[in-house]
Amino acid sequence: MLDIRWIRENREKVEASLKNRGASFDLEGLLSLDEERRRLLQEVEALKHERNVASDEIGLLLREKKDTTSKKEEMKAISQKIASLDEKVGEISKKLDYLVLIIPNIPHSSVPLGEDSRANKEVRSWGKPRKFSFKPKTHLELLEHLGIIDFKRGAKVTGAAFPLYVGDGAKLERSLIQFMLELHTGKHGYQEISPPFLVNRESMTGTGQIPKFEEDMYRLKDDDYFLVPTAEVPVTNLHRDEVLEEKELPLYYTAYTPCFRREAGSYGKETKGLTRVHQFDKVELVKFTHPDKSYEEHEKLLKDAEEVLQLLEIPYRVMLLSTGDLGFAASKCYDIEAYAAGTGTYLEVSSCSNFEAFQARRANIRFRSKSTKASQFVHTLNGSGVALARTVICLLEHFQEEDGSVLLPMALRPYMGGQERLTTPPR
RNA sequence: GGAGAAGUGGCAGAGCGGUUGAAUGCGGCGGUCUUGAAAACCGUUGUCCCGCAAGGGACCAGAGGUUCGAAUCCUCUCUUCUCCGCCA
Repeated sequence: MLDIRWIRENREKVEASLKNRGASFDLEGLLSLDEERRRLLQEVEALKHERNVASDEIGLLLREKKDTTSKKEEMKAISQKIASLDEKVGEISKKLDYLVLIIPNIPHSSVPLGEDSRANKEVRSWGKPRKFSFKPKTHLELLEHLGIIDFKRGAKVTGAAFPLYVGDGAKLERSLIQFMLELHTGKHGYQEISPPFLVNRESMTGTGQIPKFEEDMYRLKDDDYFLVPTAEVPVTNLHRDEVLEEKELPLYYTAYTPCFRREAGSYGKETKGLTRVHQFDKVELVKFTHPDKSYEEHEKLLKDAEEVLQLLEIPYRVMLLSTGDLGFAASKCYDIEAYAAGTGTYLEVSSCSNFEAFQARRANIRFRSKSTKASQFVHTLNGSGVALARTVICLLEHFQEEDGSVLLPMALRPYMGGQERLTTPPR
């Protein structure tokens, strides 16, 4: 969320941001509501002052055992007026609060201008797409051959696009999670968190998933809880409504959670296989930083995520998202796209974003500055480190052999109990 | 799930209709003393909103209500603790 005062004073910047993002928003309506709210606030606060003064007087009169009925009558009328004005202010504030929550963040100056993903910029790439001496299979063919994911039974147990991992598939999933967590906690200095997989409305609002994207989230019917769409939500909200010490910053957290996404509106698109599923595993990286350091930390976070793919020896490219493709809450975002050799396409396996104070303001996450002694908002960042389902696709397709077996990258073997290869299980 | 108790400033803990934004202690910050430190002593110390300012408003878990006036009374919700039940 943006600061309403800042919006008031930087109208052109907000307009430019909305235009560059291709977002529609009634800025005019917001500003006039803001003006009306302030006008009413002044009116009602003057009345409240009058009431406070009169109440003190009544207290004094009572102590002197004097009559207070006329004064009380007078104040009764004022109290009624206050109540009706308060109600008006409340209504306007509610509208205003909603509007402020659905304005997207301002893109950073280094973000390329553009309408959509076509304007994204490739920052760098790592590894070379493998040259095959045979026709590589797609992950669907490999999964079928290896028998490590049972989509049919997943659909029976729950519904379409809920993958059910079997045998080596389940083991591979577990090993990847373990491998990533070990890398980030050991080498990169993140603290591991194992958070709840259900979060409340305040948390979802804090990181920006709602109110704007509520229909994309799974919600429980009887309790106002949501299934986490990403570990970003519980981990960022760890410090909601807290004032951190400046010397604690930056804070680094990593967490594994399954991620639940309704993917409403994307039916028919990539619905087969693991590319777009309702539940997938992900190891997430989250940082809380000093505002002066967030862009530096952003680059480091990206490198931490990249290292996962490097150790897994999967070729990838890093894309800097354009204003039109940038997520709602982000100021700047890099996507890591891993190469899927079977189809010759790139799949997004990580999104590394700097939200600046956008989430911190919503979630009220501040730190006390030693020098100024005042509290100010931290900057929050996060990135996938990395998302599993699509990484599994790229891993299988990249390391496949002609006979349909899959060689495992060296880095993963210790986590697979020394296993070197995925093969068709014996019957 | 049932019964009971409680939620007050960074922490501990008073207050239970009217100079209480909130006693007191600890902590924090500044100072005196000291070669330095500790101790002792003195002072100071919440957040948010409106306003150019002067100033004003709000906040005692959260949301409503009663009242001229609510941290204090009433209702609901949430959280914590104790006991019982159930259960990985």
